Amino acid sequence: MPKKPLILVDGSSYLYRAFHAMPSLSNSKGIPTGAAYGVINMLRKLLQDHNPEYMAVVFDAKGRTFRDDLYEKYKANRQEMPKELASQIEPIHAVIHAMGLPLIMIEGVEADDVIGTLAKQAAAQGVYSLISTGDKDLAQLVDTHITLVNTMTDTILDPEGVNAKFGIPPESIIDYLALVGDTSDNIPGVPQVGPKTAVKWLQQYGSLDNIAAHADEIKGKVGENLRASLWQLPLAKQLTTIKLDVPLDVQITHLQRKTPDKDALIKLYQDLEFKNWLAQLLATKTTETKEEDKYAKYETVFTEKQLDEWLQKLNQASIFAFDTETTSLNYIDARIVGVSFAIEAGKAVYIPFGHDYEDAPQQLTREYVLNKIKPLLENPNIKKIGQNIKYDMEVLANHDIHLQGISHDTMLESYILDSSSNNHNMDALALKYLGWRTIRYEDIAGKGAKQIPFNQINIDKAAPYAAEDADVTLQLHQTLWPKVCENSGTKNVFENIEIPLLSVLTKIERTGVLIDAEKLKKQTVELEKRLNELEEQTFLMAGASFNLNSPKQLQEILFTKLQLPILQKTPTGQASTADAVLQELALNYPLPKLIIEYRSLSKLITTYTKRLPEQINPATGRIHTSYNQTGAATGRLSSSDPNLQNIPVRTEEGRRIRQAFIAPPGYQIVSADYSQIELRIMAHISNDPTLLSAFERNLDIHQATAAEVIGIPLETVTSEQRRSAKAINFGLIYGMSAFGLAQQLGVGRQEAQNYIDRYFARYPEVKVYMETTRAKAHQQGFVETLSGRRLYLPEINSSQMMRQKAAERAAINAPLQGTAADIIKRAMIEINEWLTTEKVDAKMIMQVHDELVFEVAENEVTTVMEKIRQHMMKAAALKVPLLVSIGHGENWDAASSH
DNA sequence: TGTCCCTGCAA
DNA sequence: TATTGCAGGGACA
Repeated sequence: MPKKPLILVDGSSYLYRAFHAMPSLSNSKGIPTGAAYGVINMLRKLLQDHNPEYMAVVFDAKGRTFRDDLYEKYKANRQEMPKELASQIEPIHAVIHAMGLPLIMIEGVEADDVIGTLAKQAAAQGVYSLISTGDKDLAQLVDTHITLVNTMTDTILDPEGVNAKFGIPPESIIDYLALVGDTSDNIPGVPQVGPKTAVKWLQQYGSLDNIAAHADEIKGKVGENLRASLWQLPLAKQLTTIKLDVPLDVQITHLQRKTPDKDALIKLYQDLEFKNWLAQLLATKTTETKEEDKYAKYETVFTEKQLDEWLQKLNQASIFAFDTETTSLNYIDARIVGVSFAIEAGKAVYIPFGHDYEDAPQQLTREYVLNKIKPLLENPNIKKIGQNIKYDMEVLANHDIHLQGISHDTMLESYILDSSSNNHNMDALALKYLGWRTIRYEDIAGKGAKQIPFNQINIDKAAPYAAEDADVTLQLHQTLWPKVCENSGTKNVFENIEIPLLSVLTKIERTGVLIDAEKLKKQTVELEKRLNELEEQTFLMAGASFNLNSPKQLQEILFTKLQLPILQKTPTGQASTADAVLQELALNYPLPKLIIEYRSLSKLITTYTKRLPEQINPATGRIHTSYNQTGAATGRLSSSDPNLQNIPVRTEEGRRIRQAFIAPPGYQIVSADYSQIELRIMAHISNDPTLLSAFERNLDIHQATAAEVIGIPLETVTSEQRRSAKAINFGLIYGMSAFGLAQQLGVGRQEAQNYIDRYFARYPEVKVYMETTRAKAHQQGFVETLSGRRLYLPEINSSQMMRQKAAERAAINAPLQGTAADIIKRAMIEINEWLTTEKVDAKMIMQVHDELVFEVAENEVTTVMEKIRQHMMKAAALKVPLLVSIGHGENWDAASSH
C-alpha cells in the first residue's frame, strides 16, 4: 500500500483554465499550444512538489453522462469545445503517457466522479489523497483523508480550509451548490441566492432539507423565490453530487507512476516547441550518456599524415559539412584558427593551426593546412554544407581561398522552412530539430568582458566544440533538406535565390562602401553647435534644465511642470512624447517645436554623422555592413553594423549624409531603383484591369488613383488629392484599416472609410485579392510569394482579435513585399553574374530593398547603367513593365534621380 | 553588463 | 489602430 498520498488530478478543469489563461500561445506552425503548456506546467509542478508514488490524471470522456439522462438541459448552454482546444488534447495525453502517469477516462461519468470514487476507495484503505483541481465543486469530497490543492495558485483546502473559505463544512457543499446553482452547467439554483445567502441559510438551518422545511419562515422576495424553487432542488442536488461508486477496473495499486519515456517526451516537446523544458530534459539526458561516448568519434589533426588521410576521404566525398573557427566575429578582421569537417553523421575532425596561447601544443602551420585544403574548398564538384556559410566564405577569402560548390546552408534551410522564427543559430536549430544540446561558445570561451578569442582557447576544449559544429551542421542538413524538398516552391526559392545570393552578398560586404569621413565630421560640428543652441533655448523656455534625450524627463517637464495636454500614451501607459504628439502640441505651444528639431538633429549626429566615420575599417578604409539573409520574415534582407538601409533621405540635412557616400577617384556612384514595385506586383497578382492599365500607360500612379477615386480627369488632380491617393496606395500594401488611413490623412474615420469604399469600387479586383488572401491565410495558415516563398502566420486564427487582424495585415503585405524581395534578389544574382563574366569595371556596393547601388568606372557609366536597367527589368515577367529609375553622380545623393 | 522601453531612421 | 527592419540613449536590475 502507498505510504505517500495518492495524487488525483482533475485534468479537465485545468485544461479549460489553461486554455483561457493563455489562448494565444502557439508554435511556429500556428498550432495552438497554450492549454498544453498550462496543463503540463501544472503536472510538472505537482511532480516536483510531491514526487508522488501513486497518481492518476483524470479527464472527462467524450459523450453523454448520467447527468444528461437526469436533466436534459444539463450543460445545455455550454458551447462545443473550441477547435484550438480540442486539437491540444491528443498531445496532452501523449505527454502524460510519456511522463509515465496513469491516465483515466471513464465514459458515462465525469472526471469528478472518477476522482471521488478513487479518493473514497483510498480512504477506505487508510490512504490519504490529494486532489489537484481548479474546481470548487470538489470541495464536497474533503475529509480527514482527502485534501484539495489548486496547483496554479498553490492553495490547499482541508476541512478547516473549506470552512474558512466558504463558511460551511465540506458536508454542506452539495447543498450550497444546489442553492447557488451553476450557470456553466446550467443548474438553475434559487434566483437571487448567491454565496452569501446560501451560507447564511446553511449556517442557520444546517441543511438543505431543513431549509426547505422552514421555507415559510423566510421573508421577502428571496423567500418567495425559494418556495417557488423547492420542487427543483432535489434534482439540483443530484446533479451537483459527485458520484462515489463509479464501477472501476483500476485499483489504487494500479496507479503507480512509471519511468518517464524521455525520448518520447523530447519528441513531443520539440513539436510543441517548449524549449525550456526540452533543454532541461536534454541536460539530464546528456549527463546520463557519458561525455567520452559522445565525442569519441571526433578526431583532432596534429600531423601531416593525419591531414592527408582526411583530405583523401574529403576528396572522395560528394558532399561534406565544414566550419571555420576564427579570431574574430568581424568578417573583415577575422583570421582562421582551425577548420572542421564532417562526412558522415557522428564523425568529425578538427584541424587546429592557429591556437597561440602559452604552452599550446605543436600544430601544423596555417600556411601548410590552408594550402592543402584550398583545392578541395575551391573544387566546385564537391558540395559543401555550412551553417551561416557566408561568414566562412568571407574569412576564407581573407586567406585567398574562394569557396566553390556551396550547395547548402542549414541556416538558410531553417529560414526557408520557417521565416518567422527569429532564431536560426546552430544551437537553437540543434535543439529544435535534433534534440541536441550543443556545446555553446560561451561554455569554452566565457562570456561578456571575460570572453577570450578562439586562438586563446585550449585545443582540448576547442576540438570537441569545433568538430561538433561540423557534425551538427551535417546532421541538421540531413534533417532539414528533406523538409525543404517537400514543397517545390520552397525548394525553388532556396536553390535559385537564396544559395546563389550568398556569393553576391559576400562580395558586396567585402567590397564595402567608401565614406567621406571629413565631410561627416564637419557636419557633426555644425549640427552640434545648433544642438547646443536648441538646448539652451529649451531650458530657458522650460524654466529648468534636464536631459533632452530622456523621454521620461521630457514627459515630466511637458505634462507635469508645464501642464500640456496628454494626447497619446505609449503601450506601457506613459505619456508619449513621440514626434506626432509634439507636432500637434507645437500648434499651440512653442516648446515642442524646439524639441522636435533637437530630436531630429540628435538622431542624425549620434546614429549617422558621428557614428559612421567610426565604423570605417582601418584595413580597407571602407565601411562593411552585414546583410542578414534570415532577418526579415517576408524575404527581405536586413542590414546591420552599421545598418545601411536606413540612411536619411527625407530632409536636406539628412541628404547631406548621403552626400558623404562617395565613389573613389575615377569612379561614379550609380543608383538604380524599382519604381512602385509593390504596387506593380499588386496589379499583377490581382489582375485588376484599371490598375494594370495605369501601369501599362506609365501614368503617375498616385495621380491616376486620385483621378479614378474622385472621378475627375487626370490633369485636374491637385497635389493635395495626389497626396491622399498616395496614402491609400501605401495603405493598401500594408493591409490598412479605415482608422489607420484616417490617422495618416488627418481626416475623420468615416471620411477615410468612404475613400476606401470608393477605391474598392474603382479597383474591384484589388478587393478580391485582399479577401481571397485573407481567406487563404486562415485556411492554410501561410501565404506565398510568386516564387513560392512561404510565410507562416501562427496567429491568423488567434482567439484574440487584435492578433488575428495583425496577422491578416501581414498576410496581405507579405506576398507583395516578399515578391519584391525575390525579384531584386534575382536581379542581384543576374547582375553579379554579368559583372563577373564580362569583367566589368563596376561593383555592387549596397542593396536597400528596392534599390541597388554600384561603384562604376567613369568611362563605363552610360553602358553599365543601361545593362543594369535591363537586368533589373527582366528579373521577373509580370503583366506590367518593371520600371527602373537610374542615375549616377559623385555621391549617393547625386546618383539618386530625385 | 545586460535588458527593456521609447524614439526615429529607411523601404 | 498601416508592413518590414536596426539602433541609440536612458533607466534599471
